[in-house]
Formats: sequence, structure tokens, C-alpha cells
Amino acid sequence: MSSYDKIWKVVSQIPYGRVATYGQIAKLAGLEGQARLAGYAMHAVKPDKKLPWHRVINSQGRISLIGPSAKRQRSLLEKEGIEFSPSGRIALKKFGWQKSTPRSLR
DNA sequence: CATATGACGTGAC
DNA sequence: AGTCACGCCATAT
Repeated sequence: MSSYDKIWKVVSQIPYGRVATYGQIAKLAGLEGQARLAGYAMHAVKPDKKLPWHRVINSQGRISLIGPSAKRQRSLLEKEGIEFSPSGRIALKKFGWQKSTPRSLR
């Protein structure tokens, strides 16, 4: 099992309407401190894999892609009810994936 | 086997 | 808020 598999496994667990950061993914996959790998793994995702790759963003609450792909990801997220600030950022406090369900959202 | 690369994170300035 | 440097290391070539 490659590191990518571990990462993908975690990504597949991100619930609808929530987002997770690369660092968070890496940590949950047992690869703490290797956020880059999480990102690289996303880049290597096969289109036919059923994976919510769009729910993974960087620690600043922004999409790490640029160009048309970024637009695609953004629309996918908005379709799930995730909001973007005028500066194109997502409020992780609100939409971040927390294992311990935050009372404020529940 | 040696290097380069990268959908990142964090801290310093 | 933006830039720079550095750490991290599995894959790719």
C-alpha cells in the first residue's frame, strides 16, 4: 500500500459540505508533517477514482490550484454549500472538517 | 543510484 | 498582506 493510498483513504472520509487541509490529511494518514505528499497525491488522483478531492484545500483556507482547475474546484465546493469570502477564502472555522463535531454547526 | 520536483506548512521580516 | 527560506520525503526521470 503506497502512501497515496493512505492519503486517498482519508480523503474519501471527508464528509459532504466540509473541507480539510493538506496537513490535516497527511496527519490523519499517519504522515504528519508531509503535507506536500497529500498535495502530490491529489495531483496523482485518477479521474475514475471516486474521491472528493475538491474538499482538500491548503491551511490558509484557499484553493491551491490555479487557472481553470481552481474554478472547477470552487464550483464543486459551492455546490455543497461551502462559502467563499470575497478574497476567495473559506472559513475553516465553519467548514473545516472536525472529528469532534463542533456544537456550533451541529 | 543521484537529482529534481511539488494541489504544503510554518515562521521570520 | 506579501515574500523568502527552509523542512519534509515519496515519486519521477
